[in-house]
Amino acid sequence: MSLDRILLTLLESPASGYDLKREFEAGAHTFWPALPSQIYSTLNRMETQGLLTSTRAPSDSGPDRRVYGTTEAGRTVLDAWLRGGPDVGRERFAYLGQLAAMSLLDEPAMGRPFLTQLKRWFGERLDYLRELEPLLLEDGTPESIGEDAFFSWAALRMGISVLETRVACCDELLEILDRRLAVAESGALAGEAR
Amino acid sequence: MSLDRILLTLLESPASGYDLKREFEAGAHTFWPALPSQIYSTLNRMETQGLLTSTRAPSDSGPDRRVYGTTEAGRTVLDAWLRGGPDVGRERFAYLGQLAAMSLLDEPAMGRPFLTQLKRWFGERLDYLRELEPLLLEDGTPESIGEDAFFSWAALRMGISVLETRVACCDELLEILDRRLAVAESGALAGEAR
DNA sequence: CTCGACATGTAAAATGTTACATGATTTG
DNA sequence: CAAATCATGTAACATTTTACATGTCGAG
Repeated sequence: MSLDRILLTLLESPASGYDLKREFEAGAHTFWPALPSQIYSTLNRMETQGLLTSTRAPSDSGPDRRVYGTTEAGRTVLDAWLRGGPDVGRERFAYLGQLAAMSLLDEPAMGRPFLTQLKRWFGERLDYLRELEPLLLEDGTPESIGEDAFFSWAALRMGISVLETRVACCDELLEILDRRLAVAESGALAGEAR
Repeated sequence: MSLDRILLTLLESPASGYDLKREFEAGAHTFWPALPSQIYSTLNRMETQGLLTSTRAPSDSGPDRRVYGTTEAGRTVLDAWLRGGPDVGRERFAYLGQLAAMSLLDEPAMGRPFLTQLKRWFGERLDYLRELEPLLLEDGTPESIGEDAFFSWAALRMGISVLETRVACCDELLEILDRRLAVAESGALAGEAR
């Protein structure tokens, strides 16, 4: 459902499935991953639903492109989504389920590599989003840039802030875990020495 | 796929579909929402796949319960999930798509109620998770509590930290937006006065 | 002429959502 | 005895994932 809406936002200016696929790879995938096959089939469905229209256009390079644009009905659906309040409540975080269940392994120290890998993952996303920010601001400030860039920046900023927190949280948890492991270790040694 | 794994973690001790439904409502839904109908049908499928077994048991109150437990195969799958590194890369945040597209509305000030509602939503989740933390720690500290409670606490802590950041970020964005709107307003007035 | 990027899909399977259906037991 | 809670589902639909399939064009 939300992929429909996101495609509608990206189609404010006409684009082909391939363009949209690249837009997803370039940025949208950080908040809404979608594979090319899903993008193509969703565009197809949306056209039959009357939310989009398409025309075939010759490409500068390569085969013909199918270029999509929104219809009046599409704009109505998009408008309702944007005005309908935040679309929240379906966020899924499998890694939190894993983390919470880490104790089920017979090996207690397994939490260490898990948190380390998690931190690396968040760190990589963070580096990528940080590179995007200056491109959006273009020497301007959040106060002064244009309307459209401002809200894109706001979304990017929230993404960056949250990733910073996640990275920092991994560090804090690793420190606490290390102290716990050290205590367990010395306890085991004391037990052996007895 | 991940719902299977999460159910396996919760079934470390036997439980019925209804028990699991309550566990989801009580906490798990904050990182992995699932409706009762999906829980029941997933348990059913997992049993046919040999990941679970079930027995009918009389209830203290109400009709018979179907109580599930994991099999050897189930434990193998769970073990592989926990050891396989963080399950990341499919997180979806529809509200970031909405925020980034807010400028497509003809009404620029619409970002204000959106961010306000978003902040309220995050604030409510945050309050709820904060209430959970002392229950998990039970007078202990993260350094001293038992293995199983520690990892649950770690997941809860990351959830809390991130929500705190999201709430703070909404505030920051609202402030910047207000300054922008004030500037636009005075500009419009100056334009009218001319 | 081969490789990589361009460009578009289809089919099947798995997963998730929505709506509805049923009946037992406890509490007021 | 009515309402809430306990308890378990089914059916239809929508969405997402995985795997595969096809062909064009430009650069080296």
